[in-house]
Amino acid sequence: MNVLLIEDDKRISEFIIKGLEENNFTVHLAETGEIARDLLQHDTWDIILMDIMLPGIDGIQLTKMMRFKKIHTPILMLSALSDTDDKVNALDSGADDYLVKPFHFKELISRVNALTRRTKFNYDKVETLYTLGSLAINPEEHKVTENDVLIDLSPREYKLLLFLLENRNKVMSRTQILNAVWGINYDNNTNVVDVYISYLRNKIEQNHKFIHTIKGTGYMLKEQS
Amino acid sequence: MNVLLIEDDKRISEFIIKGLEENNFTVHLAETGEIARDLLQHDTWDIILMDIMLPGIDGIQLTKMMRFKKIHTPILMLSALSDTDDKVNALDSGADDYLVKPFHFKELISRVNALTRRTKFNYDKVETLYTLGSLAINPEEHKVTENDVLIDLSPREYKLLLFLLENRNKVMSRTQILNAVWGINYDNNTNVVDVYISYLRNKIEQNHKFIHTIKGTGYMLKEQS
DNA sequence: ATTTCAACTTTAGTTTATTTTTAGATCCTG
DNA sequence: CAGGATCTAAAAATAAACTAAAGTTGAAAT
Repeated sequence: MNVLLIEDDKRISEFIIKGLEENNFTVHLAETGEIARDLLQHDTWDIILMDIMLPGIDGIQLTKMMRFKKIHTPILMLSALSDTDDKVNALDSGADDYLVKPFHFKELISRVNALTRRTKFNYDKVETLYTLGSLAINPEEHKVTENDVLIDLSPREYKLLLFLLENRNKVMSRTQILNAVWGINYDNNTNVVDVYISYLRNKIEQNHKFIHTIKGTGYMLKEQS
Repeated sequence: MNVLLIEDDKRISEFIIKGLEENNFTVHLAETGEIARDLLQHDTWDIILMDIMLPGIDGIQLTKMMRFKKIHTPILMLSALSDTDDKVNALDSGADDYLVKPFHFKELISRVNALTRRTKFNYDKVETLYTLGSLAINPEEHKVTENDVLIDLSPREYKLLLFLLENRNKVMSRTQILNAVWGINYDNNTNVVDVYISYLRNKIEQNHKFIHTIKGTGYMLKEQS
């Protein structure tokens, strides 16, 4: 976790840096708003701790500038000002939280954790894009492309392709496919699966063979070998 | 903006609901942790305001349960407990912020805005102009134009367009739209969404197609490709 | 208190798209 | 090359989406 600390008071910054580093954060210090502004242009941070009162560009101005530039890094404002209006002002300018000095160190750590929790989560969250060779599915956009060419699939075709892609390189029986894509209680005397495999092939296999028939067993989606 | 308020004290909940509704939030009240837990299973919210001390399941337990279930909705904890340890405890259990009662209403609004800023649109304070091709929304002026021609939308039409614009390039299900634009407890056997999509299309799609139907799934606002 | 009107919701008929079935053609494999 | 397995075009059945119009609601004006 990269922390940018913007603080002009040496005693306070040393106290915070020491404590954060003990908690496995990497801390960079900017002693003026101007230095911070330059650091923000070039680097990205997981969280910014900022004194509200700085010589030159102050915390509020810096926050407004960042939000204007669509930099959405969480900002935790530190200040000796405990007035409701100052808090409101800081939060409205775009800060995410506000902590009044003096504070207990463990409260700082907790608030930093609270603010980065969602960021951390986003770090872990894998971009849910399924690919198989030149074939790609983006579930969020409900978009299927083959060689970057958009392929229009019906709901059932889409669901079937997704299922096969999730089980790539594994033979899936017609019954398994039926259960997963059509639902458990589906009549077993049907050849819909065959029909839909055929539909899919027509739509996605313009350039490569993706769906392989395993005679007597089922189907398998497989990469080129 | 959908707010879930979990609070057993009638006087406090009435005060909060009144104030939030004046600020264009849709508020739902759960008077016990049990009721809240059930609401959380089935519906999604933009933010949760929660009293820490509740009969039965308390706020901390509820928060832990939610985070365990990978529900990442921002939680603002309200409490009469002003001890650092209580704050730390709440924040560490997964809450995003902590507000000590009694509080000034404008501080509550600011903190709610701060917490929802990153995830969702801010209905009150947005200074930006949102555009999608020739379509432009200025939320501050509540004004929509297409090719610089002013388009007159009803409140519901506007809210729907705003929601789709916030979630551009993502398929939104009818239920998601219903929850976000009409409110959580809305009857599910309705086709209002369809009807309003139709209204919107008539008004905004004079020159381009913006709203795409994803059959069997929902709708998506998408830029020209 | 009553009227008016715009916004909202429901209803239901129409259109459009998807799904399923059918059945003949084709493909393997023993 | 016989015969089950698979493929697929086309017809039939079903479902989803669209939208005009009727019904309802609630706030503002009279």
